[in-house]
Amino acid sequence: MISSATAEPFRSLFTLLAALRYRKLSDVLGDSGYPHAVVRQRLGTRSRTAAQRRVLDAALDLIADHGVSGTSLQMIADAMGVTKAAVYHQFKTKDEIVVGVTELELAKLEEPLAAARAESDPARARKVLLTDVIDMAVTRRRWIRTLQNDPIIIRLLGTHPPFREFIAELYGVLQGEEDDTIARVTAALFSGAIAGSVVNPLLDDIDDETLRAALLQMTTRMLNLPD
Amino acid sequence: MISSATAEPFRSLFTLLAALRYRKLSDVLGDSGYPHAVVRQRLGTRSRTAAQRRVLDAALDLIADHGVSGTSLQMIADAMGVTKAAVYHQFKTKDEIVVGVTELELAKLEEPLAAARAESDPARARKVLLTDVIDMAVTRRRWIRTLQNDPIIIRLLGTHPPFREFIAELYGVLQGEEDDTIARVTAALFSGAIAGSVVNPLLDDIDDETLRAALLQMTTRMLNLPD
DNA sequence: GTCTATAATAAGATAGAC
DNA sequence: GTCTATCTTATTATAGAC
Repeated sequence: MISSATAEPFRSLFTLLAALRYRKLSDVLGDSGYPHAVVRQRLGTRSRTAAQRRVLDAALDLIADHGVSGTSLQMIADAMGVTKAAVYHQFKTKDEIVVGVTELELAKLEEPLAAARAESDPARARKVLLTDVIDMAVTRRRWIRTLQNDPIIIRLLGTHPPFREFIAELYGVLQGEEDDTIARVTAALFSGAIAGSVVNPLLDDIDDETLRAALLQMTTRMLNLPD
Repeated sequence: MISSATAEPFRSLFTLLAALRYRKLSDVLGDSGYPHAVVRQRLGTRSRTAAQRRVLDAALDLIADHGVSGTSLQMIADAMGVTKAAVYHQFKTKDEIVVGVTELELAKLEEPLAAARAESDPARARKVLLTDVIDMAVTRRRWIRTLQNDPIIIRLLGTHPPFREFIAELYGVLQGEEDDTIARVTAALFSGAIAGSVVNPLLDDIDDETLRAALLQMTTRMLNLPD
């Protein structure tokens, strides 16, 4: 079972985005100038049966509401209309289910990441990826809070190598060369503003398109990217 | 036991700050021009025995790391070096412990709230309170994530009347008169930026004073308050 | 205020039939 | 792929002695 007893310093997707240092990847820099893991397996490529997908869908929904610790296998089975044993036939442990749903979410950024790395201009690449990160934060906003703040998932993002590597790569593209305090505070405010605002019920009645545009405009200015 | 099965639309301290509308309190406006509950009991005034305080201290520490659902009575007892039965002698249920620790944290803003309401100029009152809210977010940063995002606490903040009333009053002072979309997006970005950045490990080595000053400067501008 | 002991229930997980 | 049945452990919670 997943335990958060020995908590990691890294605590979430967006905070990892801000915490992982570009220079830590300098030994795996490609000739494009962007960091990349040499053999990293793309997230979300493993094949899932229909039954497995049903489990992950139900789990995703419940975990978004109750958190990982607050979601039991019984709750997942009930939501699916089957027994616990049927769920265990698809995934050997609860851990695997948690890894599965997290992978499902992170995988949504694999294509945007690849597209950004195809850009020749680094500033343009950051802008492209930033747009997609915001887009995901907005469209998947119900999940962002859990992905960012659930103690079990925080730990998973810091310990599960495929997740660590993916986030490091993502960050490598998003992060510029600046390394001073102002840049760090700006990055922190930026990630906090995105993650915090998309889960804010005050903005529930604002349509996705408007919110996306407002966030992009503000964060673009914060990161000094071209419009 | 606390269940988050029927989740509330309100989801956290800062999002409640942004979500509760000033006009909903118009019927309880005092002559000072600030909203207030007529008979609201101040949080944190109930007396606690030394043993109760030890329980709450241990619970606070564990819940900050593992969340409410991830923290058992056994863990609390172990941290205190006593048995579960000793813990149950101080609090009849786990719920009461969760309410207790949440109250302990919110109570830290009771005095700042009273001080702000003593100001004659509303803009000045907002500035004073904002300063204290940021100060709490910075100094209690380890707790902010749980207070903001734990599913059980989110539910508690929306359902427990003393918490609802306190937050409504707090928000009444912080919120200006503006009611347009821009103001709402700004408020959401503001609360997200504060809450998100103080828990960002990228800023772990920045001392409290510097972080406090940077946050105050930025959020003051966002809210169009006087320096 | 703390203990041992115990209850009732739910958790994660497995075996084997259909 | 799903079921019933079961196991083990952990959970919230209580009773009663010291």
